[in-house]
Amino acid sequence: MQKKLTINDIARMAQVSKATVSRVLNRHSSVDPVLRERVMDIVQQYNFVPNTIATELANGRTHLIGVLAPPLNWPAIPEILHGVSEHIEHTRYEIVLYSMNLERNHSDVLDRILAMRMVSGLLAILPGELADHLDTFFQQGLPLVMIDDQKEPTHIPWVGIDNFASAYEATSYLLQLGHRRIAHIMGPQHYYCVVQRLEGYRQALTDAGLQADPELLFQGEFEPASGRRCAETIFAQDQSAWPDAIFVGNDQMAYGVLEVAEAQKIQVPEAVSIIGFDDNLLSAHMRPPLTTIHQPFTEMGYQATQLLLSMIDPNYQPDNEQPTRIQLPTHLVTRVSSASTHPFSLKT
Amino acid sequence: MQKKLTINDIARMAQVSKATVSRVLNRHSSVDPVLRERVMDIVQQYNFVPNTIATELANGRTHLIGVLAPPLNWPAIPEILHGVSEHIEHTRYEIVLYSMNLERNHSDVLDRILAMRMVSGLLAILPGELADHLDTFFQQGLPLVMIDDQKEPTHIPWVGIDNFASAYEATSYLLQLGHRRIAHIMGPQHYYCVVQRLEGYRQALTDAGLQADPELLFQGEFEPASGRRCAETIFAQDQSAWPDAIFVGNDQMAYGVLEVAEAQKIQVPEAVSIIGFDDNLLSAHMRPPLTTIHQPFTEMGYQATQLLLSMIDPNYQPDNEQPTRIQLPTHLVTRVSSASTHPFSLKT
DNA sequence: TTGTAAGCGTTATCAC
DNA sequence: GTGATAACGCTTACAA
Repeated sequence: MQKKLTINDIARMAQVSKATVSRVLNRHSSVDPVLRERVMDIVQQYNFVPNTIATELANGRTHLIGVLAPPLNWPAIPEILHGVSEHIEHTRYEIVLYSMNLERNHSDVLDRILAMRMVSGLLAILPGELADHLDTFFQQGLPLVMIDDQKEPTHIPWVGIDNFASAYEATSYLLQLGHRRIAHIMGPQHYYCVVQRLEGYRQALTDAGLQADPELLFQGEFEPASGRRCAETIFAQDQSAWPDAIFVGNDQMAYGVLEVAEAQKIQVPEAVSIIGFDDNLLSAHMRPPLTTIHQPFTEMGYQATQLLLSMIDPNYQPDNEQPTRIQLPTHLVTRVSSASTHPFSLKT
Repeated sequence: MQKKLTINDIARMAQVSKATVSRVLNRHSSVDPVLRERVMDIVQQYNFVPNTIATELANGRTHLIGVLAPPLNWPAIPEILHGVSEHIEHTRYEIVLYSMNLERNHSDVLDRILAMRMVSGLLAILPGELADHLDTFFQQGLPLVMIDDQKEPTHIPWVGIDNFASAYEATSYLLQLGHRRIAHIMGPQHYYCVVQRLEGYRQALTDAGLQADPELLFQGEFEPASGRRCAETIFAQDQSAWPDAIFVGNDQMAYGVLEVAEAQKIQVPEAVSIIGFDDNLLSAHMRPPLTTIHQPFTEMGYQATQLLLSMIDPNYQPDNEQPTRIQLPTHLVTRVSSASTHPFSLKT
């Protein structure tokens, strides 16, 4: 790569000081139009662009934002990232992608990343266990936004959904279809969203005058295998004990349930209705297509980025009274995997 | 964010010069073990990490590699990126993600990116139209690797697959199933891979003693809609004119074909066998599951990164004789959408 | 309005 | 071996 021009070279050629070149480049008002033009001519002629690293060192701040993400082959992550990049490209910021593939990627890695002071803000996608650790950085003033976290709400700015209301909607929908024995396969209970979804499920049952049957509650791990395991447990029972609908805590586990149903020739939705949560890309293509709660992942990425950049803005005033929590609306997507109990009614 | 310690602070506290601190930090051999320890103690006590920006300015090189990618919601992109990050995390490099969402993102954007000198190398995923422009940067010495490009082979280091051989395999497989009237829906012809796939298709027919029928060649655009369009054209003809198998240029178009077949109640694979190309994530979940050629996208990302970093290595010697072209093996994935013409034979 | 010069936090080249 | 000191390329008081 040929040696690059510096601001000094431009200054020499335009016969001005480098301070003037800098002022021209940074659009400072107080500079003679004549000189300005002389400088700009040279700049354009040589297609000069100042060295970012030097600028950032002088300014003490970069135009990079770090994005801490789970492996990209996880569901929903590409969608979120897509939203992030859609916003970023309208700004002068760039994304530094920290993809945490290994389990060992823990706080020490995070420490180094932030100690290097390369990013001026951090977007943490599904931070999980890291949430507590991130908190200490936030306390120290690091602009930070979490997307769809999995912990108790903190004062860290956050973008996500209303898990309680969404689960309530999912369950109500099943009730409305006429189902009464509604099972729930939940995710790991140390996730806040899991607890919220469970609450929403219970509340919907209560409001319908029913009581949540502990026999119909199953523990999964948010992965297809755990969905399979729960489904096998369920369908191993006498058919009289089967639920007539299952609200599965996420789509991945629902895939496992559908797999078991297909293998055991249990008709979905005729024998049992299934509803998931997330609306991952595959869900519309399942056999049968999965009814689920749609999460606006791309929008989450977009809005989280917007929020983060506003926090980085020099004249940003944090609202210490009320933590910033953006809850995006979800919606129910009805597909084939759920149907009314009434055999003659049309599928809604 | 509290003011950070600098190498000067450490030097003062350890009562040495900052040069010594720098030497300790960079593992220079010539430094008294006693001093080394004194410095390291302070460093650890304060969890000191040198400012990356300053280091990079002094060194004249960064530890960032740029990744130029199409929108993340495109098929295969997340898989490639996942491969990239899997390699990157074992190194001291980080990824700067340039996601080109807008059509307008053209050479000028690229110019700025590279003029800023922030990245020490560039990975271009599906560069498409940008390939020519990238070439000029490569000429100027920018370490550059293209993944799965869509242009004539150049001397730019490249990672991809053998499209000719893969198409040959796909077509041969259909022939082997007993099909004789094999149609091909191809992508835009300005892509090199499209031409290669067409050649492979033709060669396989030729080698089987058949001649490619121009009536059975269709022009698509690599997107589901174009697949639908071609399928509608095909099935609008008298049934006697139908092909008994279709080799579709990529999975996305094959999805469109399957859609039309389902809508028109044309049995796949009984009435017509379908084979795609790519093995995108959805392909295994189509109705019916799509037979296709699997491309090792994650591996492509991994190997491209490895190659790029080796090129960035200071003691890298370019081989001007022979351009670096890594061709990764593909393989045929047989699923339900293809079957033997012989009605009584088992599906292979 | 413009130029001079002092940072920004490192690394690297010198002498010592 | 170690410590001054000059880069690295830019921004920004402060002077002029």
